[in-house]
Amino acid sequence: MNYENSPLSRKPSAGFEFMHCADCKVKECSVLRNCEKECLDAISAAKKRIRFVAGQRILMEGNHARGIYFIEEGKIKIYKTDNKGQDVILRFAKEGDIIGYNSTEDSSEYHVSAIAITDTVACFLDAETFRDLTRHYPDFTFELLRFYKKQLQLTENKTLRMATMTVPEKVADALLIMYEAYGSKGSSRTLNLTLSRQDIANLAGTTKEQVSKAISDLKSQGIIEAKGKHINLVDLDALSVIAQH
Amino acid sequence: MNYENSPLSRKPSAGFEFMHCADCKVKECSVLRNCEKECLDAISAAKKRIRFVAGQRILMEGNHARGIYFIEEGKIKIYKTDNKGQDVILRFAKEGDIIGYNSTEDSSEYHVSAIAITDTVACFLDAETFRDLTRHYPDFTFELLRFYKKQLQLTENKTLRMATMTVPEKVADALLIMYEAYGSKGSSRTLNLTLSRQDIANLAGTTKEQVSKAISDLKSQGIIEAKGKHINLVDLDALSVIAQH
DNA sequence: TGTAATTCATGATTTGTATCAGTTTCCTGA
DNA sequence: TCAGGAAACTGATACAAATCATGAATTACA
Repeated sequence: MNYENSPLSRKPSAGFEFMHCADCKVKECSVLRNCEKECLDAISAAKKRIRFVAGQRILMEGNHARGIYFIEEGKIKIYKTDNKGQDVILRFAKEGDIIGYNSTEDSSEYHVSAIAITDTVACFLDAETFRDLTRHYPDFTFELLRFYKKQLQLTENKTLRMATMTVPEKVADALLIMYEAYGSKGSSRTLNLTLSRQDIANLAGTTKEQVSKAISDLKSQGIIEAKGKHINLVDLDALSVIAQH
Repeated sequence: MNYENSPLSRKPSAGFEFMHCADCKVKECSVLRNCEKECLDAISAAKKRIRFVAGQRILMEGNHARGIYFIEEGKIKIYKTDNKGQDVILRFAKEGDIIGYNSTEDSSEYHVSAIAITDTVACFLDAETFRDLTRHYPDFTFELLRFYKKQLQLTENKTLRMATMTVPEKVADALLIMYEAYGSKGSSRTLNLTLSRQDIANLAGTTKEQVSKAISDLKSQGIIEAKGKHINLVDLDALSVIAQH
């Protein structure tokens, strides 16, 4: 998977048809679910529907924040990079989520990076329109507030975990995060999300070697099954016990 | 300093007079700064002004979230506790800040704990009133949105630092956080905030021994001066260089 | 002011984790 | 089907950090 495709290659696909937000299949699981009709109209009029291929960059930390994206379909990793170039995955996004929302006013820069893990469809809304909407449509703003609140809680939990967990605990936790974010294939509990060991390491806040080691250990305990990137969480409870130390 | 005073000892001081939010000295540096007059009236009518003594608990993680506090005066530490009982300080609050704001709707529990470091004056607003206000006063809600956004950014940064920094870097960072939160005494750069080594360790995400060691090292390099809890940041730039690795 | 109780500093030890190197496995494309 | 390259695994080593133990310093309190 090539994560370094040029953003310039991003463009609306030919014949990619318009859809009104009111008819969008993910409206009900998004911040738009209680949105005023006028507000939906305004978004529908201003948005641009865009495709991203797997591995393509959607947001770049530090770049000018042109606006936000409503995700219609796809799996996306949201991460930050430290001064030494090390990445930490903060969270994942999927259909119904919004990304780039944290950079539309006080600062004109994105504070996180985002890369499509799978092919993705998203609707882009420019920052100015977004800001205007949050000033004029209380129901929309209120839903946004709830969304932020949720993100803040999750991020606070992540801070705590990064600060206090051991590496094996963090890896177990990372697997559970992958499970919670995108689920598993049917009853087998084989994760729908396949990441490289390096990506899992960035999610857990450790190194790829330690991830290999931790996964081997979990395998030998019979808690998970793993062949390459395909991981089956056999014993969810045991995994939770480890992750909650 | 006794951090375990019973919450039961909390009560409004006798003769602690009412003040309308419009006249509050910290209104302009709070989320109320652009608030509609009606909204201010509603808050003024519903709020209760309360004193906390140094060391007294204000919020307890997991407890029923009765409402939020507007801080009028004082220094407060906001932290979370993991399953092993280890605390991590997430941030500090002071005049103009709000605390307990993250738990007023989807969940009825506080997700963080808060303890007054110094004597504190705060205004309590019950969760129901708070929620109603965010539904009916767009300017208030919009300011709240900005506040959440800011907190989320800061917390994301903290996650990154916890995941990637070495212990000496985290301690240097912790000292800078203490400086940014509450400043220093005049030109001497002696921190206004005095914390135990254990508290600094909880802020940095390490142990009190490592904090002692890191502080000794910084002292011998001439970057800081420290006698007990009084720490003077002699060379801020050098400290920043370490903290930004 | 003196004594007890904390807190702090410091060195020794042990544990945990990152780094490095070598090998194997897996995956992809010819 | 095979070859080449990338990713994953594994063990060795070195480094970093937590833990433990002790004495010094500071603070609280009588």
